[in-house]
Amino acid sequence: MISPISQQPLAARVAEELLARIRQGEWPLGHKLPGETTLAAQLGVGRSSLREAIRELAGKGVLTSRQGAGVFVTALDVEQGLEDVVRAAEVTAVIEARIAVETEAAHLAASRRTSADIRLLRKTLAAREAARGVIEDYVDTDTEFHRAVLAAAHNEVLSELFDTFVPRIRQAMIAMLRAQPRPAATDADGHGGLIEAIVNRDAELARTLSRAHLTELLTNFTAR
Amino acid sequence: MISPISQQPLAARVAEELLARIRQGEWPLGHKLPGETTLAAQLGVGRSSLREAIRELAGKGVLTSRQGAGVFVTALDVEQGLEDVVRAAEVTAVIEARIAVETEAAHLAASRRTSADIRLLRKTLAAREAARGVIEDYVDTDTEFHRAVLAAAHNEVLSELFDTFVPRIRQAMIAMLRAQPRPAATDADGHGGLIEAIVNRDAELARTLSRAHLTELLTNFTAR
DNA sequence: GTCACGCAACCCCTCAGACAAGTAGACAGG
DNA sequence: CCTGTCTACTTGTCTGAGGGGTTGCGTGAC
Repeated sequence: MISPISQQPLAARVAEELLARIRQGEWPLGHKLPGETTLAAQLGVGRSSLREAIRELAGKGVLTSRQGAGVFVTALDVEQGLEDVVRAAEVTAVIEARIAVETEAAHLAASRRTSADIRLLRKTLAAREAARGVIEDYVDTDTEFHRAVLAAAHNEVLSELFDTFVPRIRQAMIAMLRAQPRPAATDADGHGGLIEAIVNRDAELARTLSRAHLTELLTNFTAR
Repeated sequence: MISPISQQPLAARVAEELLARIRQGEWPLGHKLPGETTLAAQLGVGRSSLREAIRELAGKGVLTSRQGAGVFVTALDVEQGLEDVVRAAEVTAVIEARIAVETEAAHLAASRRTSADIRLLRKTLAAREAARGVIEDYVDTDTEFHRAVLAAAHNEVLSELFDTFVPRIRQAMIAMLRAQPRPAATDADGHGGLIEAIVNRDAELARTLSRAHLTELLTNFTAR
């Protein structure tokens, strides 16, 4: 039975209840659920609410309904997905993951970068310098520079990881800079040095510089 | 207007139509959709069908509805997920990403490991040695050992990344070992050394050993 | 005995209407 | 300027009805 106290929509609670029962094994994979009228009565809700709950789970790929046949279990669990984990994780944990990805990318970029990659790196770094006034623009252009490093590494998996991390970190960075606007004078040098290391194909130096920069970023979050 | 030909449930077609309009930019991120009655009339469908379509997109995280306020766009697109990228990527690209994640994890594990982590590391390494006969078991127990390293790092984002990479690499590793069964006598030493480095809280050594082992793995794939 | 056909029960799909519950902006009063 | 109330609008939920598809059983022919 569904709890009558209405904190979140009934359909959403019914969806959770169904998912819990599916996980529990009440309806195995490929099995058919009871009919709408039966199940709605059993749960003590209207058919509409049950149907909406089924639709919600269908959107997640757990259930599939076939007219005339019934509703069937097509997946035992919702793929939680990396994005949900990232969203729920601490900012520091995400930054640590970003350090892992980006230092390795800098390493690879040093040996794989093309002249086009170099052009993009210099261009995005210049944009970053130009946007030093507005915090949001500064964060976004900085992100573009780092994305250019990832692009120079020519590894789509690493690039995809970076793009997954960015949204979670962006808000936190903006908030941090707003609360404590650091001069970050050495920042530009660090970035410029990273470009030079990549240009000179010095993989070890690129990795070291990248790590140094990001570790400093992490320190700003752990310090508070 | 929704096409009247009924090949697929109306609610599903409405969901597609809404998603197409969202992608097209008709309702920007964070914007409110028209009221249900208005939108249903505009699309030429009943309010129930529209609501089920909204629920389907809500299940995918694209829309969020708040009673009394309206329905809002919370994502511009359905996340295709890292899994698809990993599945389509070259094995070498995935291994490179794994190197990034795992070397950093070894680094973190050296400073964060608990005694329980150490126990799990030794236990999984022993299981790995015991399973040296059967290729599949060997690969799986090896995976468990590396997963234990990730667990010792105490970073859920990195752990999630590892679990995402494993399925793609597993098949490739089994195929490789079947084709070219290497003695891998030095392998065990490398893993044992990694455990010792983690036990001794030697972060730099742990990273170095982890990198050496995985780079050798990568070489086996790039060599052919 | 076996197979094909038809039918009936069951199921999901869609619509319409009504009322409840919540939100947010307008507005008057302090 | 702030605050509380009120109202129009929005989503949430239920009910009843009819349409159309699927499945499986029973029947009859071979």
